[in-house]
Amino acid sequence: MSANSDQPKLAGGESSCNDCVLFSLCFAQDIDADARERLSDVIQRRQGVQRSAHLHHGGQPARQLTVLRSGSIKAYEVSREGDELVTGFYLPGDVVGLDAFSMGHHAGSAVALEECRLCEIPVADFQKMLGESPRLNQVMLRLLAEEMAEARKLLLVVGRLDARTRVALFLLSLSRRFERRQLDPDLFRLSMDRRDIANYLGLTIETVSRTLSALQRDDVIHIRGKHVRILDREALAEQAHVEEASPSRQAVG
Amino acid sequence: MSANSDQPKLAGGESSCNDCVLFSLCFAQDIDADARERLSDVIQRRQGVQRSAHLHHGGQPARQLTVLRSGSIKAYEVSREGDELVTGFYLPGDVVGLDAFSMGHHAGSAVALEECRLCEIPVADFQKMLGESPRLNQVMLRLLAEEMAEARKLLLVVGRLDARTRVALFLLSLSRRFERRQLDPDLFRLSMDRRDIANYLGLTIETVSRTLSALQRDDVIHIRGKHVRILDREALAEQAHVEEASPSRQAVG
DNA sequence: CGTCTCTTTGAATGGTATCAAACCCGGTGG
DNA sequence: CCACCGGGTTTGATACCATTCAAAGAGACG
Repeated sequence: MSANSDQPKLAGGESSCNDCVLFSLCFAQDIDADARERLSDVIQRRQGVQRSAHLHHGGQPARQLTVLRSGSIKAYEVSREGDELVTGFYLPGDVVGLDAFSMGHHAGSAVALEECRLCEIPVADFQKMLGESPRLNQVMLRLLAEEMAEARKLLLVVGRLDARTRVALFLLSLSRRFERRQLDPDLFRLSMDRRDIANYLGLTIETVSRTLSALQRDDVIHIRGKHVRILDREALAEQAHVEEASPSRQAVG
Repeated sequence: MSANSDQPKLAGGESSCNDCVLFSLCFAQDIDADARERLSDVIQRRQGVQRSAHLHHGGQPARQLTVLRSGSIKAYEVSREGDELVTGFYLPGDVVGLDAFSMGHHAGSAVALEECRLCEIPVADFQKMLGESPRLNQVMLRLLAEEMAEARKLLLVVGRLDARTRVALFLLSLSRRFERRQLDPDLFRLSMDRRDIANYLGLTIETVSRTLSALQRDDVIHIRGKHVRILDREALAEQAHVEEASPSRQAVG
């Protein structure tokens, strides 16, 4: 029932990152072959991480860098007043815990939204590799810069745009991320509940629900509980004030 | 009148970063002595950068990393709709242009809010140093992580908090940053106009003005144009929902 | 099949945006 | 010195969107 946290290395059938089905999504594709070899040696795979299990808590010292293999994860911080503040959602291939690896301790918390499989790289090993591979440093800088750009984008979304635009952007963003992962961009399941969506977008549960209903009423989407179908992608993009046209493959959708 | 962009190296009386009055604020204090020596060799100082002169525009390839020596700078992006989105303000000692140095081109623009003096480090030199000094990499990762934390914090401020809280946080944040720079934390000048403040906080000019007036009416601050005096720091902190107590010297105020 | 949680829907309240006008200040020219 | 601008700022009245409070409906699970 509970996750077995002491799996043998690279359990699960693969012998190295090179064979991983997520290779094309993982940052491992961007580093040197020998660094990847070393990575394969130190990576710990964990599966059966259950829903609502925490990967780490805010303030904790960083123990490992985590790559999500399957499932989804919610990142959040806790304000002084004690309420939760959702900062992002991770999908397979995403690196979880970047907030910590340069400071030594995590800024926020990360919790599984459903059963997950992970790749974990102990910080000690990772720091060692960082000291030896400028290439790996570059990749990390890029990942951080991307995460920052993401945070900036969210900043512009939350607090400046109306509810309908925020929700439309949220759905589109998710859709694009699923697409990059070879999943159906028009039919997917929301692993987070309305409360998390509302929190993430800086809205209330009721407003999110109302907005989703409105989008459904206007035949832009079909939504039933956690299941979403995008009926009119163009209309959705219009709501989000973005053009849905050229399939440019920019960094980090 | 216009800036002389071809200053001799280290003009201005100092022979190296070690002698710089800003040393204690600059990231140069955190790198090895010899890396700092190299830095001193490649740094270009520029002074007389006039108000509303741009350091860089969004989309431009990064030419240099800039450290602000005096004056203040506004960072902003331009949305698809063409309107400006203020993402931050830089004060002396801050590094400007971090958004670019790992991607190669700037995500946003940076413009002087008043006459500025700068230290510029050509990217080519900087990249070379990055490839040679893991320590420097660490420092850069830390700076990026800090900037990300800052962006995250702003995210929580904008769009979740009411106008009064946002403005109070803005004033307190500025105050703390002035304090770190040995300036009076209770009496300072806003180099940005109301429009920039409003944009940064995700509010309208009118709301910012009204809120400042209200804070003045309640004897929390005194404000006259761009000149601010904090009368009741505790009350201001209360408005901002933060405790103003232990002078902990955490990273990046 | 009842209970609990999540979600949806409704009505009223409230905070901020919007529209509009007055004000203040620095600069210019008579 | 003072009248006259023009931009930025302040203040006022109204409208609107999201929140809040409240309750009903839908799903998951024992």
